[in-house]
Amino acid sequence: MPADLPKSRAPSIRDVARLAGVSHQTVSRVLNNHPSIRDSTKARVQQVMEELQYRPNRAARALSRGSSRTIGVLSASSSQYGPASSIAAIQDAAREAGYYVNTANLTSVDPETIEAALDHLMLQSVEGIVVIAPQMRVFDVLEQLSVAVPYVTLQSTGSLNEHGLSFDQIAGARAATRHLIELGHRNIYHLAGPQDWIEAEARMRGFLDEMGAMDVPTTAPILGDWTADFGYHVGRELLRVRDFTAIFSSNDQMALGLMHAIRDAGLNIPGDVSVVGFDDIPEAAHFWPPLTTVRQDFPELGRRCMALLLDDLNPGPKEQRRAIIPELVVRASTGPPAF
Amino acid sequence: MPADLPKSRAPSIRDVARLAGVSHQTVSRVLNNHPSIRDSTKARVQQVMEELQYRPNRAARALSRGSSRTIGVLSASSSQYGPASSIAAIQDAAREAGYYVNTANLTSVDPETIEAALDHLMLQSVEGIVVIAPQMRVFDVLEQLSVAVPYVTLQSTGSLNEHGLSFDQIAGARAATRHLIELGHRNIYHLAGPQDWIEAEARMRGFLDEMGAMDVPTTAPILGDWTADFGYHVGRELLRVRDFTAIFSSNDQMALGLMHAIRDAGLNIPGDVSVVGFDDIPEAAHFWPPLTTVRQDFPELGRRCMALLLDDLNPGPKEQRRAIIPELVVRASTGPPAF
DNA sequence: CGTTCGAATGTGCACGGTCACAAATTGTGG
DNA sequence: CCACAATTTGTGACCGTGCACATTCGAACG
Repeated sequence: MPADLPKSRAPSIRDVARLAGVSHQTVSRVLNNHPSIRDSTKARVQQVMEELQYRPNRAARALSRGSSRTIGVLSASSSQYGPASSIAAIQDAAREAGYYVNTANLTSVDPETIEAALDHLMLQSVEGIVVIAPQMRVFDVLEQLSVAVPYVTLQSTGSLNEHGLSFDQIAGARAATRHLIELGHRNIYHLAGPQDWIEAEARMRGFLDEMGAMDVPTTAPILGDWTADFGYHVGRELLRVRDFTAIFSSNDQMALGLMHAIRDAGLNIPGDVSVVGFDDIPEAAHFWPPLTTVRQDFPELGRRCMALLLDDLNPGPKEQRRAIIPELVVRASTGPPAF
Repeated sequence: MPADLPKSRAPSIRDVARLAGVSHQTVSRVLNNHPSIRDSTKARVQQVMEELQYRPNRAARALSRGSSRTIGVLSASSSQYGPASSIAAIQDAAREAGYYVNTANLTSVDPETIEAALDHLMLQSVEGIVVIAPQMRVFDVLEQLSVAVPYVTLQSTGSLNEHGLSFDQIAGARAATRHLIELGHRNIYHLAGPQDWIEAEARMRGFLDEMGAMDVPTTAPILGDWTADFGYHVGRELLRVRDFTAIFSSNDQMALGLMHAIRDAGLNIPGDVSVVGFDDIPEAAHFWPPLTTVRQDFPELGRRCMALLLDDLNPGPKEQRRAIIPELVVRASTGPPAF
């Protein structure tokens, strides 16, 4: 006998009801764990569901109760280690909370692209949005469009504002800078990230603050684009003058490029130039030399971000938010300056 | 006067219809670009939609036409550069085709986890699945559960099978191996990826095939876990004997770890040991020394994968699929062996 | 001017759940 | 044994959209 010939349609709540000899509403109650259901009835219904391989239809559910249980992720440069790790963590956390995740990538940051991506998300009736493209411009657009759903972002300047999650970027940057100063460096460059990235700005601020606090004269930060290639080219340029003994790079990739350029110029690290990165990507420990850097716990960041959004979605007692303290990981790429 | 006080409900197709003085069906036709609509009517409806800021309800749509226009992505290690790049490309391609993307991460590869992730996707009534966790076991589970939707995977062994997209991993691995042999190496190790990864298996096969074809005696490949840390530890072990002059690593991260270990042992690259990687991640050009490796075009891979799935979803003339030819990028980490 | 036919539009229902409310069943105390 | 409340179950409407079919409109043609 044919075990179960493929029905034309997937079984619905009413099919289950019929076979279990109850009303469709009773089945619905079983689905939603309604308290007042006799155990025997519940068991019977569940058995039929099992037999029929019944799966509730998400669209129908979303339609009738008016909520999609979907959140959107708006992300840029999602192929980089940091964002990618956070996104993965967000997805896991969302799934655990019974939410679905939909992602839209930003290929560029002009308002039209941002708006298109946002539209794409809104069309799915997402209930909340996580922004992992922490560019100022994205927020401007979000404000302007007066997005109807709550949104949060990963990175922040260190202050706990309304939408932001606090990983204290400024403190991390200050720790890295202080490390260099305490080693005795006085001529330190900072290779920052792209101008309108919130994180880049925060790290730059941390650098400048610490330099100021320790009374070390600063030079203007150089604006980069996060890539190792850029770090390499900047390094080559800087080394033509060579009026510094240390560089603090805003991420590990650019630091790698810098080190490449420094070696190419026949100089030693850290003997001639010390380099500090930011992020502590898994490869950083194996660079040559192993890179001193500031560790960010990206997965944890993602989880917290998700928790924050869920707080917004399910009103209730707000969880106490605390800033994550970044940790400086000292390896072999930094040392005292050759005087 | 209040511009638009927040209605209790979002405007529906009937609200638009009423204001435009047409039936709801006409509005629906405008939405779906039905051919027989008078231009004037269409314009009027569109204007009302604009005024009302009308957004079609996705859930209702999915319910009524029985299709969700959503595809699922099942991925492992999605924070790594390769998978992450491909996912991003998939999302872009999907969005362009009017599809939504939902991602589920695999934190481990036991059948329960895989099944749970798959369940999560099926619950969303995805219409197709892209698998970026090309582990054999995942496919076993997919087969067993007799998944009701089409699915494709990124990597493959080089043969164009039903579900697979062909990036010719074997040819890539053979090219890398040949390069080493042609330089004069005869004692070559292969550091492979985890056992049940299809790509790892394909690259290993390419290595073994080429070694066989060129009549070079081979040693058993070492199974790694893709991480730089692992490469480092394997390197330390291998160097205690040092019965080789070259290593072909199955990805760039492990190659980085290997190089770290080799330098730690006081040896030169490529003077004492040559190293080849696989993937050509953006950082590979800045490793020390810059890494010879096999380039994979991950975004292109993602796009093709999506195209393949769309072919399945929208029956029509199948596009001709051609294998992508991998390219060997020779840098400074390989050279002739010191005899 | 009536007939015919295609284009443009309208009508009603189905999709698969949930919600509000009604009804049936069970238990309990006087 | 009945009145009454609490528990359990059933009924029908509704969410917003698309589909099948009916209807109207307008132009062309004999």
